[in-house]
Amino acid sequence: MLVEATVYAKDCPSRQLLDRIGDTWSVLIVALLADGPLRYTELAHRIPGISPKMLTQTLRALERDGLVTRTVYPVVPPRVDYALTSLGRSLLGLVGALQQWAEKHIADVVEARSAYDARG
Amino acid sequence: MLVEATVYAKDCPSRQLLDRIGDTWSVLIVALLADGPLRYTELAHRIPGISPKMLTQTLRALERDGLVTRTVYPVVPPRVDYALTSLGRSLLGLVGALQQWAEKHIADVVEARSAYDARG
DNA sequence: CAGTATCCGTACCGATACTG
DNA sequence: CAGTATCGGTACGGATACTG
Repeated sequence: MLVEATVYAKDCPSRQLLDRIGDTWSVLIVALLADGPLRYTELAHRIPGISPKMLTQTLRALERDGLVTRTVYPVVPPRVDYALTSLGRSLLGLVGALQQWAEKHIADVVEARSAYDARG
Repeated sequence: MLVEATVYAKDCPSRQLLDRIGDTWSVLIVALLADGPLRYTELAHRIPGISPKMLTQTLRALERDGLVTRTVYPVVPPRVDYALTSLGRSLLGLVGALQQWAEKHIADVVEARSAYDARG
């Protein structure tokens, strides 16, 4: 299969997409921005436990990938809005599919785990 | 302090699903098993660069989550088959959706990246 | 407010050698 | 064949202090 020549290579874009999707914070942020732009601290408050370092890092990565825009308003105090691009919005379907699968099957997974752990 | 009953809690099942999906090897293995069961070394050969450690570790995790079955045949030399469960097969739709998004939009992402890097 | 800078532990991961 | 065991690097992520 030719697929092997692509997905399995570390430098393949599709591989990097998987890494991005797999990144916890990225998916959460995209989901949070679904309803409209949010400011830095608004995001921080909605993602308990994220450090400023990771928030900035993730936002920069999303911006670099063209999924999110960063808009700086030259006011005091500073105001920076983050919003999904159309490319970013195109990811919402995928995120929704993920959520739906989770809602539908998570119970089975949890059950499978305890069964597995019970056996040792 | 309120405990978040959502995706944002580390111990939330949906969060762990994301971790699993995000895991490179997991998704690849599920995709490879789509066409039928494979043996340990068959998987190893189709995933260039994976170490026995990671292959075993990932397979065990998939088995624990009820996504994959591990069947040992008491023969010499040993034969072990890995196959998707129905729960595992239910993930194939998601994997397909991921592939489709990638095929459709990866070019945009790559372009966004070089534009971003060009600006600094 | 919206970040940067720094330090530091750890958990992951690859490589390798060995076994039933 | 199908793994297990062990070691070691490293990169990731958390906590914290500081800044324009």
